[in-house]
Amino acid sequence: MRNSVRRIELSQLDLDKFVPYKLSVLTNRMSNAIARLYSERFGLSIPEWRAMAVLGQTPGLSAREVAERTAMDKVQVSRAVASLMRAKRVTRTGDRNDGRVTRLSLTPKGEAIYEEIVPLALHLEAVFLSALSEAEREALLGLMNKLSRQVEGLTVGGT
Amino acid sequence: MRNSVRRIELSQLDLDKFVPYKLSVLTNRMSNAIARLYSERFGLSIPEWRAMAVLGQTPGLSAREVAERTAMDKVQVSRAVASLMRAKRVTRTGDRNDGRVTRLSLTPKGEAIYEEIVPLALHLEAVFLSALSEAEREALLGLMNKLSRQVEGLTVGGT
DNA sequence: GGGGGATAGTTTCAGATGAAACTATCTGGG
DNA sequence: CCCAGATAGTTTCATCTGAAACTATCCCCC
Repeated sequence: MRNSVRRIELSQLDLDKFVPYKLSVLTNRMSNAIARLYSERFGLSIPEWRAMAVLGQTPGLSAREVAERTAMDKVQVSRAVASLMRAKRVTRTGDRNDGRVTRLSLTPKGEAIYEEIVPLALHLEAVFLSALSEAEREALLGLMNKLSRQVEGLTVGGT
Repeated sequence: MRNSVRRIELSQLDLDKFVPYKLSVLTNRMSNAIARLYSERFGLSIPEWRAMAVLGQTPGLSAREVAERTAMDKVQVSRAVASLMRAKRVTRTGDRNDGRVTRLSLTPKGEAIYEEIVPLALHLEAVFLSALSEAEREALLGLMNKLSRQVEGLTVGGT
């Protein structure tokens, strides 16, 4: 029986080939490039923009619903909304059935910004994806979905 | 009430289908899962662990070289190294040819931690990737490389 | 061989962020 | 009813982070 020493020249960790690390670097670069679109022009942070993105698509969401759809937590949403309201880009009204809930929507001013940013963001995404063929894009989506399900499965309950 | 009929011509932005956003969520979940490995057990932050990872593989790097290999900036590296030295996990010696440069290495204590974490990290990566077939893993790597090159090309000049 | 500019690394300061505590409201069982 | 616990959202505090300023050393070139 072979020697049960576990220190067989240590399984190598090369950051360049470590998938979570590579993904992280790639993602940060993309996010930063996109963040520049809305931070430079409109002074929006990432959480603010995400909140606007879902409210632009679905007005009247509660803060909790915004949090769910953006994968942010309620504290982030609360801060983003506070800042957006200060800038008069979002309005808040009380829910008539539940005093705890607030209903959020973009103001006309907020909508104008939304409609200006969306095409820019989609364009930048298209530029990124232009490195891939149509088939590759579909493959990418599929792989991301599989990985997401796998990671979610492991993350359940943990926080 | 004159509610907003969303203009059809407006290209739609659905966060659920927006690749940079999806990647971001996926990546954060993976990173957090891995971060738990080393933060809970050893109190390491992500920058600290990244620095240890490259120093474990290549002792004697300068701070700048660590920064290059980990895609961190020199400030992050400086802080991570300071903290690691406080914990006696990394040592620093001056370069004999260039007084500005410091050479960094793991201490035995640091190495012990490194050798404990690496298998855990690789295992977790394997668990993530177990959702994919071998062919899919290769496809993923290829797609990530293509996207990375594309994004780098656009980011040139930026730091 | 001395000064201007580049490079390595650290520090400072101000703003961002996360965890936990807090307020207010709602719901269900006695 | 009313109390215990759940839920929505905010605030606080301590930490983290990024940008810019700073120190120290080196290199180029006149």
